[in-house]
Amino acid sequence: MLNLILYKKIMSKKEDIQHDCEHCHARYKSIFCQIAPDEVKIINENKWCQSLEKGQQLFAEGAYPHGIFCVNTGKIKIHQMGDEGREQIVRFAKEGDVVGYRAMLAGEKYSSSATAIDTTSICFIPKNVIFSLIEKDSNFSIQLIKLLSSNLKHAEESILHLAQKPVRERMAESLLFLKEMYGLEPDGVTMSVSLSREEIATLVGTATETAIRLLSEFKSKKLVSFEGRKIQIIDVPGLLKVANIHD
Amino acid sequence: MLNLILYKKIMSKKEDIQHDCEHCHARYKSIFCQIAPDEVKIINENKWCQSLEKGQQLFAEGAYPHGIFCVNTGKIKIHQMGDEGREQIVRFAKEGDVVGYRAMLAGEKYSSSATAIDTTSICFIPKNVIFSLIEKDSNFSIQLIKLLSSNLKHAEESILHLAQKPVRERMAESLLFLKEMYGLEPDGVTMSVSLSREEIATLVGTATETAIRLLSEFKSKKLVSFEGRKIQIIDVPGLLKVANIHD
DNA sequence: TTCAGAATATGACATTTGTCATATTTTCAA
DNA sequence: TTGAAAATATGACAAATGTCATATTCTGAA
Repeated sequence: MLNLILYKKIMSKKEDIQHDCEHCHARYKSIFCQIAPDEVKIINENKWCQSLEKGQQLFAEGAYPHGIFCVNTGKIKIHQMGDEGREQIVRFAKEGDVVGYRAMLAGEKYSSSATAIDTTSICFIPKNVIFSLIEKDSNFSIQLIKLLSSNLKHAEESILHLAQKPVRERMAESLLFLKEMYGLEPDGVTMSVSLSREEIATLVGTATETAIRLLSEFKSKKLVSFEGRKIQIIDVPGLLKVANIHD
Repeated sequence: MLNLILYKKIMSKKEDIQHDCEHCHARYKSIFCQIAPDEVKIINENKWCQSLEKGQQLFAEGAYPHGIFCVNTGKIKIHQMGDEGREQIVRFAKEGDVVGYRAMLAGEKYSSSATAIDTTSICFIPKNVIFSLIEKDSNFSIQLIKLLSSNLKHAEESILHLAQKPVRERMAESLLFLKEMYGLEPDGVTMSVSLSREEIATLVGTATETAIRLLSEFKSKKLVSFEGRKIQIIDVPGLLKVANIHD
């Protein structure tokens, strides 16, 4: 009896709704968009959904993956730990994106951690379900390959920019990237993501103070405006110019 | 008759030997190591082999891929062009590695160029052969997925290091990386790759002068020695220490 | 509410790294 | 061989960026 009460308490606290994959809005945007109805059913029966508060970690560098996570709603950052305990953001994920798949597919430990940067709802799909899907559905394999290819392209672009662009350019670029990635609020100017200055710094690849200074500079140049962590994108052409992006 | 002479002349000039995939030493180390004999036969009948001199380009950023290249022997650098016309090396390939697959699989233009950094022999495998292989052999898909995963892991590690490690550490790390990647000559100390100082600089992500200075510093500290482009790795533990690599 | 700790902001300064100038050496073709 | 161009090397300096110190503001728990 006590256990039942405890169980109910945990359940009500977690409030984890089990979504239905068949009509899932996130699925249509995901690598699972083209799979057969009976495969959807298998996923639906084996998946597990979970809610994350802002700041909660989904998985940590060094742990072993047992499946992949599909983002239903919310925002996730993929980050790695540097030598001096400094975090580096290497990727972001949003609705329909899949996270934690790289390590799982390669049969390795996680090489990065994933943390919610907003209230997030994700679904966990076990390893064996994914591998049997790869075996049965070559189209799904192609989806996975395209996803990895896209991630690799972006990563190599980041390498180029980190190696060659000055911090100011990278900051402008990162702001434009975040705008593209997570979009704007209904007002049409405020960015939907809310990051600390430190997080912005680890995305750009610079010191927190430098990030703060550059944001202040952009504000005084009327490229952006902000109140705390709510950043408004005021002048896109101006930011493109600072970022040294032409075509 | 004239055409035949011309044809022979071109052929003799190119000296491109058509290797036999079945017994190819490079195949065993490649993503094609596990495919069925009849699939090997199909590849063998459709592939095309080509030799490249050091400095010759295999494909260029912006072009459309029609297949993938498998390195038989030799060394290839994958590089991108930065804003100021500065090259950035993002990856290397050697015997058994596959290049030009990212763009082809994603159905995009090449986002980087590939250039031989040594006398190289490669085989070209047409797009349709690869896609039909993905369709038929899920194990091949997994090989491709693992290859992409491995590349992505390395790229994200590069992002971390470019963003957080000072140039000196990255230089030491790059030298150790090149040693691992291409190995040493029979003398057990001289690196098998031969790169210009400028190429080393674009790998490390720094100015050519800075790369030269750091190499001189490493030489005076007896970490390496060199005569022109032939670099000897003298003190691996010392380089690991400079690179700030512990475990 | 209030207070402590965190996050943001800013100045002063040190350090790293890049740039420019200029030798010196090497390479390669005439 | 010889000379021009490219690659390597090195010094002097400038610019970019990071670090440390210190306010100031914000935030959340008692």
